[in-house]
Amino acid sequence: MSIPAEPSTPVASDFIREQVQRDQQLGTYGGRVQTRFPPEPNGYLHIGHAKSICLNFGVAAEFGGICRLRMDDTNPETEDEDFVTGIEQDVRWLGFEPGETLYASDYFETIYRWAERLITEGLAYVDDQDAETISAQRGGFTEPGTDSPYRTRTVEENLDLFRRMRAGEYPDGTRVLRAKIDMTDPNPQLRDPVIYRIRHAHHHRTGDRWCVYPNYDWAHGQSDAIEGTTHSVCTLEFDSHRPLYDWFLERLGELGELPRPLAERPRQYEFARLQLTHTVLSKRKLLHLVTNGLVDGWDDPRMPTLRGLRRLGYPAAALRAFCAHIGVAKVNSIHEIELLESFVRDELNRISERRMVVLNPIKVVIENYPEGQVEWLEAVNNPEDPAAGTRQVPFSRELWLEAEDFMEVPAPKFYRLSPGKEVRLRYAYFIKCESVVKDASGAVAELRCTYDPATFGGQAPDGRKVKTTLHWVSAAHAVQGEARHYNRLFTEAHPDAQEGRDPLEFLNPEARVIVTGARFEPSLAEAQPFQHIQFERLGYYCADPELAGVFHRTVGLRDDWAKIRKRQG
RNA sequence: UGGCGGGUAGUUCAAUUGGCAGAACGCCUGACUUUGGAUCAGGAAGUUGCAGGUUCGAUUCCUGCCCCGCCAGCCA
Repeated sequence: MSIPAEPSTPVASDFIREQVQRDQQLGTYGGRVQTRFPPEPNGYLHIGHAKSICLNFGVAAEFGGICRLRMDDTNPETEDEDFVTGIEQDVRWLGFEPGETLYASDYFETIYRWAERLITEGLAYVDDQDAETISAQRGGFTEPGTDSPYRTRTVEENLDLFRRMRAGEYPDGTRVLRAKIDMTDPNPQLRDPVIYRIRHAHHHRTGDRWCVYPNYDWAHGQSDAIEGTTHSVCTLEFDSHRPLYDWFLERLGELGELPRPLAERPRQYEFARLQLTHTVLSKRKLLHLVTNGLVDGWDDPRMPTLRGLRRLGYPAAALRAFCAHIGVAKVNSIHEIELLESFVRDELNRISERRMVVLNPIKVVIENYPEGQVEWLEAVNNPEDPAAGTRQVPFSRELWLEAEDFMEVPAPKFYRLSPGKEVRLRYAYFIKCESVVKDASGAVAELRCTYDPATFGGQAPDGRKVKTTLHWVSAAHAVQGEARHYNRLFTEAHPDAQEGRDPLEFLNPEARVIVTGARFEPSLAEAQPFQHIQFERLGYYCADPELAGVFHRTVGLRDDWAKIRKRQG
């Protein structure tokens, strides 16, 4: 079972979808469409995988087919059950229903039997050489490979040796099974690739039943065929493996081993993986960040993992919309992270309730407002969604205002508060700054203001206008909290592409900035884990699922004033 | 170096049997506003990698060259 990515957003076509359409019209698979998402459970999913998930599940849904989640768990030394569970969660969070998870390891027996068949047919042999020797014999891009001295072993000897490999008679690395193809093929992938290696390792699902494990090339296409996959979609770097993928399935098909007619065998198609600026998207490098404590874990909001992005506050719908927008092609491309953010803003603008929070507070006393008086004002939860309703916000004589919203000597085009100037407080009144109280060091400590009772609700009966509306929090009612702000994980747009430099050199020490002492309006005390909230005039934030009173800034609002200020220098 | 895959506004993608090169983000300008930040409108932006060829007409077809990516794990 799978559900459409975004029924409302039209999905642009691409070369994969065109192929699927063509196959449906031609009746290649009797109209059947089946894809799969095949992660290796050796880490958590990142946004690059989201592109693949949206593609595979999306294509299946659009063409009335199915998409299966399959663990490519053929390398026991790096894989773990926790990652399986995490991957399942992440796929569901992204909005797709994978159904029962499939495992390549469930096919080990079948694949092993097929390997014996290859041997019987003279299409595979056991090689006793070590990895280094085999590698040296493989040749180079311009030099053909040379045959292994073991290439001409008899079928009987090969079969006996392979069965003993399985029986555990040999230590790791002493023998491998190789496909017998062509050591002179211009494509090194075809130069008798290793398809089984000996690993006396505990597998997270098959336990200690096996000590020989198939390699990717001798497991992936086979798993696809067993499951009935029609379109096996993978990334560009597997392009040179496609002849191998085809070779194996054609041989098995000719031998009558495949569950379906050879004409209906799966076909591999390659697309460009997703790359983003200012981050890294390789499991190896992400694992490094986690294991070396450079981030707090796989779900650290600085991480481009799905769990990290979720905690940061990225809605799954925004990820899906982004993936639909960037399309699928064979060009290697690095997307600007700003593009992703614009999709996040789009979605968050629709769904987030608004609240008032003062991050860097400065005290304001409304001199003519009665001491002890409190007015509960009605505030709109989401102007984009009337159904979100309203809430009550307390107003009183002493307030917190954003320090950045006041300038004693206003810069040009600064329309906020300054001595003698009048502004509107959102949902409340106009206030005017009468005087400034300074501390011993001369810093502004407090603003003395007056309010105009006639401007209740924010309108002046005499028709006078104010240029700006400020957010505020009643000091007596404020809840203290923490905001965590995030900047680019890497200062360099392309940390991976700096000649001779380690990407870690560009790790941004200010990727996370913790802002303490923020004052929240009281309703935020009831924020739910993962709740998306727009702090008015500041940005979109997300309530941490574990840490009470901690909000992650998902993304800031577009800030024209910041641009003006930048231009002013 | 051999093989394979690519090259279209700053960026990422489109362009339906060869028919006026479009969109989004970004950028600039403006409008509006009880979020200066929401929202809306407009604008700039291209020798379609280069050079030839076929054609009335080429991003599209052909040839050569240039540039980028991937491939020489018992990882996936």
